[in-house]
Amino acid sequence: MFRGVQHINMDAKGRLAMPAKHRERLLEECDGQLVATIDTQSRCLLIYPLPTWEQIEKEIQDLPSLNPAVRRFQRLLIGYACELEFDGNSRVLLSPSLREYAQLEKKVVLVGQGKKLELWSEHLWLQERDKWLDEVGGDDALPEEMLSLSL
Amino acid sequence: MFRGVQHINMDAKGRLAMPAKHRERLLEECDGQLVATIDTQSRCLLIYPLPTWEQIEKEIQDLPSLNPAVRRFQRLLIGYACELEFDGNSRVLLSPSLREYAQLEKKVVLVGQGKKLELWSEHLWLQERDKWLDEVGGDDALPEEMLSLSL
DNA sequence: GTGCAAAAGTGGTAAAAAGTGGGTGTAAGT
DNA sequence: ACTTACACCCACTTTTTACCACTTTTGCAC
Repeated sequence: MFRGVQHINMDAKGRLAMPAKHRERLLEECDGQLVATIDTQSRCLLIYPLPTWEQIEKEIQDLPSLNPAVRRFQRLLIGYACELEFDGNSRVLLSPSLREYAQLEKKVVLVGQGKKLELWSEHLWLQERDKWLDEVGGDDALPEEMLSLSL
Repeated sequence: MFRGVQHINMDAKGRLAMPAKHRERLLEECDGQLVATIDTQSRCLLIYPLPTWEQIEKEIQDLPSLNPAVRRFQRLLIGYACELEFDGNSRVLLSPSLREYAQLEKKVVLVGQGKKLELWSEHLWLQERDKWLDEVGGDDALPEEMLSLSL
């Protein structure tokens, strides 16, 4: 499971050092081969180990592609998907179009989300986080399954 | 069961000595492996023995993630979750983002809450406690389940 | 109550790892 | 052929982590 929030710096070339915390796992799980794509709900990137992504990609491909909503979704996710590879210092290079989509500048935040990682601009992350915290308090539309959670 | 309120000091590096009271139990229950994450309702941290957390994490992952409220909740809880490990002196190191969230400075309070521990900044804890005491006095909206309690 | 011993709490250090920046050569594109 | 971009490599700085040493507190025996 990927967990935890980490604040990291992207250098001027768009290189991003993978935090040591995830390295070992990524090297053995996928030999450092990752795929990044966009999140269609939020302005952030999703980063998957290659094998995990291939599974997801297959599921997306198998959706009924005559449905316009599905078609859009496929275009975006598959279209933006991009392989990443570690350099000698465990850094990955993010393409300009991915950087542009997620508004990534120097300060970025890497968030563990179970089987994937999310990459946010620090500014957007903090902004969204505070919004979510307000809304969680609001309890407007909690599904039934959530009400019974005992943390 | 974790019980009791303890005032402890965090050092300048963000290290926190686990009170002796909980040590033995934590060592045998989870070999000193803990997970800390944020509480979405209050500005405090939740600390679980790893196995307990893994159970909860699974329940959270299994929620219907297309629901935006669920998605927010997952992002925050799983995102901030972070493994902790004892050093040779039974201290754990708290990451800067967790410290930032709960506004932890030198003086913190560790509160036993059954299967988990809560960690508060001393300042916030005292402030909230007094507020709760006032509100409990009001007794305006006790849920039915509570009325039948016999203390 | 007093003193001793063990445990708990605290602070610091030094080695190792991680993070950072940049140069060079090769390849691709104009 | 010239330019741009990127992969690869090297070197330096900062941070992290594991460990050690000392102080304070606690508990127990006398």
